[in-house]
Order: sequence, then structure tokens, then C-alpha cells
Amino acid sequence: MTVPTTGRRERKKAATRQKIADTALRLFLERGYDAVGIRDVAAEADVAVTTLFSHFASKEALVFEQDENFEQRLTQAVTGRGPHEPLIPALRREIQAMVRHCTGDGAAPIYRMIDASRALREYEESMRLRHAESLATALVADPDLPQSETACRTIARFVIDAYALARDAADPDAALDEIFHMIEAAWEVTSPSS
Amino acid sequence: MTVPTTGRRERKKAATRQKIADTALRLFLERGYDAVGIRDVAAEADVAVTTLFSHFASKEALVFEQDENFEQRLTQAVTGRGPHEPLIPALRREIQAMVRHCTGDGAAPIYRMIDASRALREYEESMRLRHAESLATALVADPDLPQSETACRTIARFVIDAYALARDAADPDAALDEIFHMIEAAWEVTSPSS
DNA sequence: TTCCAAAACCATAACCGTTAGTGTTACGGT
DNA sequence: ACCGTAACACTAACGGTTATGGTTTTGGAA
Repeated sequence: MTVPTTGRRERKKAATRQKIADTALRLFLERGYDAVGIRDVAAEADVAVTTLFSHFASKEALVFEQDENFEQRLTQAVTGRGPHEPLIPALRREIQAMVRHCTGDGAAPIYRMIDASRALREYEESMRLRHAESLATALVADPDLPQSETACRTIARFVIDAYALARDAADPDAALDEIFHMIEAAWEVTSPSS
Repeated sequence: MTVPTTGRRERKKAATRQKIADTALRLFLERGYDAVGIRDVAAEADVAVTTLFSHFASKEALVFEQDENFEQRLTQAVTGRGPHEPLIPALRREIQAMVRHCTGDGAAPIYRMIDASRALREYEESMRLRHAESLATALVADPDLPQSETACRTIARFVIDAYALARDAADPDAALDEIFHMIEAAWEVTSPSS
């Protein structure tokens, strides 16, 4: 019965969440991630610490609030592609869009902050690992791909590597070209499993 | 000039370190990693908490005490290979040895414990990232490899992926065969950079 | 041999992210 | 109008980690 977005309560909840995220990002950019404590964020957003943690699982999650849909976009690039559309170019397109989003001017200060904090870098990497795993699951489940499970899992990790490598490269577009050329070659030598 | 392993002081320090590591591993295996606190380990090893942290950077580091030389072994597999020995098989041999070490009977309880703890799994992954970076540095610096920097960095990550994937696979040896076949293909399509 | 600087170690207390326990308020459905 | 519960609050704690400041041990020089 698809609850029809009931109303005030959910709006208030979303507002609280947004207020926390906005406050956190502002403070982090002003004073630096490590120099701002959870208690600072909670006080400034005028909520209790426990409330903050009921909206966000960890301090790091405050920073990656929006990027949580990367996971969906990747799996959709697999499941939602045309009937006979080849896999690798579809993944390549999606990764390229993600890289461009991160290296764009709007997100630049945020990613500078991430690079400056060890905790944030490690969190991002473990996020990527989750993405790789869900991508792997999608690949293994795809009936159009006769490759072995190992081959699918491998390609999933390679694709996530491409994102990480391109983001750090001097010329992200050129790096992505080169890396996906390698991925394509790796994919082509795989053989059907059964 | 190159202090010749001075003597008692260093021996005592090493003994303290070993005692801490042994005690920690014993307690972790007995009661479970998450059920043992740093203060427990310190008390049982009869040292102060601050002393423990002067030997180990974190609680997780207590578990991976010995495996810190993985990094050296990988870079040595690159720098120490024969004059015209091809790169990928050399790396493959080293990764295979590492995987066999981890999946061997002796290390089994430890790796079961690691898999059971989120904190340990994440720590191991960030360790691997470090390994990938130092391997990448070694590859970029090797004059026998005319490939581009991007290609070298990419292969470094792929090789570390191979380790992670094979370790989790049902049949590690077969998985390693398959993954390195893919890596070989990726490597062969790279072209000299300049 | 005696003495010194540094290294190793210790005890205490605190900091910070995170969680448990226990209410209180405000909303939505009946 | 009323009840169940979702959202929030407050306090206190837990556990990893670090700062502070002091004590012992050690290697080497005077």
C-alpha cells in the first residue's frame, strides 16, 4: 500500500537530518574535519548527540551523505542496460560520470577535505569495497553473462579500482581510457564457466 | 655508525613487544577480539596501556603483527627478479605464496577471527591499499618497465585484488589461475608511455 | 667507576566517537 | 478524544587512544 509520504512527521525528520548534515559540512569545511567533534556538530545543529547518531551511522557518514546512491547507479548500469549492449562500455560510462562529478568544481573543497583526513580516506575506501561487492553480486546474477563467478567478482573490483585510480590521476579522462582498455582486455580473455 | 644491535636494551624491548603480541593473540582467540579490551591485554601482559601503544599503533595492529613484511616481499618480487624475467609471473608466484600461507592450517583460526570482526576486516583492507601503493611505486620506478604510470598503478591494484579475491574463493588456486590470466591480458595491452 | 642523556616504561586522567538506558513530546491513525 | 509509537532529549557510560609528567633502566662517555 505504498504509504503516501504521510506528512509533517516525515518532513520534520528529513529537515532535522538535513540540518545536521548541513551544519556538519559547514563546520568541517570551516575548521577542518578532525578539529570538529561530534558534540560540536550536535550543539550547533541544536540536537542531542543520540539524535545525530540516529540519522547517521558514524561521523564519517556525515560527509558522504549524498554519495550513497553510487551503489544503485552501478548495479543499474548492469541490470538496466540494453538487451545486447556490451557490459564494459556501460560500466565505463557510469564510472566516468562519477569521476567527473567528484572532480568538478562544486565538489572540490569536499574532496580536498577528504584527502586531508586519514579517517575519511579509509572510510571512502571501505565504501568502495561495499560497492564492488554489490556490483559483483549484480554481475554474477546477470544471465547474459556466462562468465565464471570469479571472473565477475574480479571485474567488479577492477571497475572500482578504475574509479579510485582515475580520481587521483592528473588527467582523469586519459587515465580512465587507459584503465578501461586494460579492463576490456581482461574481460575478453574470460571464458564461460559451465 | 650503524649501531651493531646494541644489546640488552633492544633485546628487552623486543621481548616486551613479543610478550604483548603473544598475550593479545591468546586472549583474542580465547574470548574473541571484540570481547577483549586494550586494558585487558595490557594488564595480562603486565605493561602499561601507554607502553602497549608505544609498540603498536592500534588494537588491530596487534593482530597483524607479523604480516607487515608482505609489503617488502611484493616490492622485492619486482626489484629482485631476473634481468629479463617477465613481471606478471613473478608477482603471481609471490601472491600465491601469500595466499597459501593464509589459507594454511596454522593461520586458519586467526583468519577466522579476522573475518568475524568488522574492524579487523577493514583494517586488513586498508593495509592492502598501502601494499598496492608501495607496489605501484616499485613498478613505476622500474626502468625495465616502459609502461605508463597509470598502467603500473593499475596493475598494482589488480594484483592486490587477486590476493583478496583468491583468499575468499572456494578454490584459491583455481581462482588465482583465472585472475592472473586476466591480469596478464590487461598488462599485455598496455603500451610504452613515451 | 661514576655519571649523564636518552630510552623505555609507568600511572593517571582525559578526549572523543559511540551506545545503552530511560524518559518526554508530538504526530498520525482510530 | 485517545492511544501507540516515532522522533527526540538527557545522562552516563564504554572502549580506543593520547597527553602529561614522573620513574627506572641502559649504554656510553668522563
